[in-house]
Amino acid sequence: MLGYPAMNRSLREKDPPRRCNRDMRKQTWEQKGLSYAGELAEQNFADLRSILQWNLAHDIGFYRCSSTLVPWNSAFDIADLPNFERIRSLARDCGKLVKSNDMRLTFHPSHWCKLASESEDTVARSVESVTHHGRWLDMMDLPRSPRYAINVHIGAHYGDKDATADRFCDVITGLPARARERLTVENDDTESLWGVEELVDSVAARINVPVTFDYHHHTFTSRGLTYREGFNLARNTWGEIRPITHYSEPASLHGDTSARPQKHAESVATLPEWLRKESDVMVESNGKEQSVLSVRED
DNA sequence: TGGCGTCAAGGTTGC
DNA sequence: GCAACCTTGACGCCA
Repeated sequence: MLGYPAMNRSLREKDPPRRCNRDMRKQTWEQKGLSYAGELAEQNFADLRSILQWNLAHDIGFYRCSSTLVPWNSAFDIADLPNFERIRSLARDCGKLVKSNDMRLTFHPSHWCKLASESEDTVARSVESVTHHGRWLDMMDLPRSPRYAINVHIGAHYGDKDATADRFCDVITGLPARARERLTVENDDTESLWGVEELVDSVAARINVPVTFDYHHHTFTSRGLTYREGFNLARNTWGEIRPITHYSEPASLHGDTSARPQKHAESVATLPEWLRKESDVMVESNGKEQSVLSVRED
């Protein structure tokens, strides 16, 4: 399967626009509070259902939902929203669509989520973040499995990778099951951070968390492994579950010669056949769903 | 209504 | 030690 993240450009341009990433700023949260958060969440879940229906109609079985599905959820318990029952009903609709059509729905909490941080407060906020992502998947009645992944980065080294891996493993082990049993960890795109081999050795082998192989990120953290070798290492951490990989191409090879090498291109042109055959591929490009449709035609 | 400055959160790197 | 950067869209003020 091929998939895309967050925004569906076709539905975003409709009138009214369909999108599941309505958000609010701090000031608005402080002024309008729970009831407005509930309104946004309800609209987001309703539009998530529309996006999944659109995906189904276009034979796209894989989708990564925005983390602003429930804006400011770190500040309240979702069950306290005044329209919680309506939200839960919409969530169940979404889950039914996913399950009955063998689709795959995942999340990717933002780079603020630092589960291996040296700061207790930061860890607590990060734990809360992955936990409420797990709560949303529970509300959709989706199984607690990396098939419906909550994918994170370690995203830092704190000057001591061994100690960082220890903290990461400890925190993951102590997570509530709704997050722990869905968690996956992805290689970083910065040389000093975490490559596939390091994640396999320091995390997957110890606490059985699958490694998401990001093809483009591997360019920066390969540690001498080919793409194929990197993928093979990650694949073996997934057990019976079909692995998820991320694929994108650098903007610098698509004409944007001044772009930093990490930047994603608008589209993808040379998705390797072996990657597609052996994994479900999240296509990360600015073209979003259009990139999936066009790469599939090739 | 359109344009545009700004946005909760962490951490690394460059100057 | 401080500022820029990540990622990038979307919020929301203001003319």
